[in-house]
Amino acid sequence: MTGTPHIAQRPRRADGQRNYDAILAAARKAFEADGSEASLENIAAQAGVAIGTLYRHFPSRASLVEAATRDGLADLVTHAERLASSPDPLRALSEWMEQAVRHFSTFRGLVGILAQSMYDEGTPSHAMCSAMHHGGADLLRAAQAAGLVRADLTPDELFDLLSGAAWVREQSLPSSSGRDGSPRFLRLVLEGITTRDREP
Amino acid sequence: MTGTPHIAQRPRRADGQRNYDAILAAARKAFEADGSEASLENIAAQAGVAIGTLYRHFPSRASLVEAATRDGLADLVTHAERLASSPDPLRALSEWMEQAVRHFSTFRGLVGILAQSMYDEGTPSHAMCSAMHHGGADLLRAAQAAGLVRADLTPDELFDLLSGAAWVREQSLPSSSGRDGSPRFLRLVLEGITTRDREP
DNA sequence: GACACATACTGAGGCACCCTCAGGTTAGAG
DNA sequence: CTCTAACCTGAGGGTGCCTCAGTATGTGTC
Repeated sequence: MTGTPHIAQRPRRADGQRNYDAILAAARKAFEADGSEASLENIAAQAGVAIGTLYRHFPSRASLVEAATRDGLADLVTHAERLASSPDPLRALSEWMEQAVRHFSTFRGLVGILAQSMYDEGTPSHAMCSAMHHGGADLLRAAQAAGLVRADLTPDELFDLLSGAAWVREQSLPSSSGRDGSPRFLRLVLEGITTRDREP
Repeated sequence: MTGTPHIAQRPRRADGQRNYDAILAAARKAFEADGSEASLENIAAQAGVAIGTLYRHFPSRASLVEAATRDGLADLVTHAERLASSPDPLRALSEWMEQAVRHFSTFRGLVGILAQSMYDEGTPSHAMCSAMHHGGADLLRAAQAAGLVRADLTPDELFDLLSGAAWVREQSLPSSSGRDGSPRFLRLVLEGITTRDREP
């Protein structure tokens, strides 16, 4: 019950803080451009810092990804909480899933990392993913309780569908010209999981 | 109409042939174990061949993947042709998609390569992917003509759904212990795209 | 302002992998 | 047996990962 220890705790010295922020900014840009496999040495250089400094703040690639996406995931969690009491649970679920898909596909390779973090404790992103899982599950349950979504759908399955949609979207990044089947994908999925026979 | 030129044409000399086969066998094993990013130098060593020899036969990683998966894709194409005249088009489509998902997720990273090859000509796997696209599209059209699948679903969308399912399955490879949400994913998708109101 | 030291930074270096290419080897046709 | 096109080899230059011994500096304290 001690909870997860602080991961990549904010540094204390001012120069450390500056570098931490610079690295994070460079990482976000690099991930967006080159995906989660972007060169760490390049990120360090872009941040005006030696490679050792990067490793000091972020001991692994996964921890850097975690830091770069933490805020977005947190937003997702709070958004889920806000939507939990919505009068239209199906709309709430749809809206939330859209946002989730968008965030999951911020850059190429993210979905894969998050999907693994979802169930693998000991991963930097696990805590956030777990919180998000709960948020999504609540929205699902609400929609099911209202009889709007098929009752046999489990939260894990919901996240599989969500991840699939995000992966498809990821495929068309960062090319702005490519097909992006994701919105359609999600709509198909959503229409697919709503109950068929409101009136028997 | 000249068609695509032979990619990674079979070598002519007996020793070349032997090596070609040995490399392919080693590659299949390595991809299965380590995914599409498996070390090529390792594959060469496993095949008892110098790295240069591997590159002689397979100028790029993509061409090696193509060769390693060509037969499975070809099976998929012929299977689609055989199912095209089925009296139960929905069952035919389901069966084919199941096989496709299974093949697409033979090893980690394959779906990504195939999904790109689908629309990017100049990729080693493009020819096969294109043929497969046609086969799947035919099955879809048949099911739609029978009124069994929603009429507004395009072949591209079908392949997005299929790829999503394969990706989810890929995530649980090669660990035999992991969750494999794929069968359920595909069933949800299939139930989702069938027409809702057979009887108005 | 000077001191002490925890905190932070540096970058060379060992390792793995990618891919190329100049030079050596050999299968197999004639 | 000869000859040559086909084939094979593996060193080498490049990129990236990650570590760690040595060095620098921010900051609390007096």
